[in-house]
Amino acid sequence: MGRKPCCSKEGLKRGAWTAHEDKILVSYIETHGEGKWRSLPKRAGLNRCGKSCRLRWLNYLRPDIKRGNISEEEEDLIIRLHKLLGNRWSLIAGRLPGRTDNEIKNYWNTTLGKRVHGQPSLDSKATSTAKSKGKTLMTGPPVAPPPPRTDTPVIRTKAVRCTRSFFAPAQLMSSLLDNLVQRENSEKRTLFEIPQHEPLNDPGMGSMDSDKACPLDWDFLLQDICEGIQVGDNGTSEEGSNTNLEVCSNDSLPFDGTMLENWLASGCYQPDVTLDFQSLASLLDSEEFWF
DNA sequence: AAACAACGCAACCGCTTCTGA
DNA sequence: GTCAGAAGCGGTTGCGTTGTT
Repeated sequence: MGRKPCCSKEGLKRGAWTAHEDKILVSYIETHGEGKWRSLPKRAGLNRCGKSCRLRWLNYLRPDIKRGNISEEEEDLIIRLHKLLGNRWSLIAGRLPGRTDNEIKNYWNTTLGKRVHGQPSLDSKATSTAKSKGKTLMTGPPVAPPPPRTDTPVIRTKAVRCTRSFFAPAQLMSSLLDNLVQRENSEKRTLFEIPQHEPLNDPGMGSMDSDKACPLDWDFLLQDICEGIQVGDNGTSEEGSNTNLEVCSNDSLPFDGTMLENWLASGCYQPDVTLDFQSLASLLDSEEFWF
């Protein structure tokens, strides 16, 4: 029993991949397909561990990888998705065709994270690098500690499963998005996708394959919202008919559903028509919605 | 020109989740 | 229901490159 030793303990090669190794891996996967990463190195004749092969393929060798600068539209989308999903890099990457989770994670840690928080990030790299190299990053005068975070809550789909909870609006939205992600996984299809009309095309970098970009299944989301918040005549919310959520009374619930109604009435959402993603993002961004 | 610091990114590590027996 | 192996994921590390003094 126990974990199988990783490559470092099996005398396998580590570090940067050579062009020759890349060629072997690509050629093997083109012939035999992806998967069975554990046994792939042996079958392909590579002196690498399966994890390493998988990572190299997914992050670098895959033919559909889009390399090059990240466009402003992509940046904007990453920021929005990060706001909604947190450090769920694979989920975020799933919404950016051709981009890998590793690339987005690196981009966030080196560029976007700093910009979004308006300061050099105290991210893992900065601290760990300083730690590992025994250097200090404080080359200038001491910097004031960062202000308390006022970000919107972040979705944690790995949250502990619960059967009955009291939800504030933010938590409700988190739960709904969790639900979406779970449905994605269970139904093996994409529910949460960039609408086709979203201007993601970037001249010179190829364009998004519109055939692959199916619209977000907003019907599910809106249905969940409406099922989750059924405000009764007595002023209290009733438990959703199809959920295990219990919504707090309006006394402690500033969100009474009228915002959603207004938003729906604005024409942004029309059943059977692709939804205005920006509009929903704005709704979710608004402080009113969360607080 | 040299030394050092900062940055960017590929790769690794270890934990969690999934899947099938 | 349980277990082990495989796969996936996010955090972290290491090193080459670029910028600054």
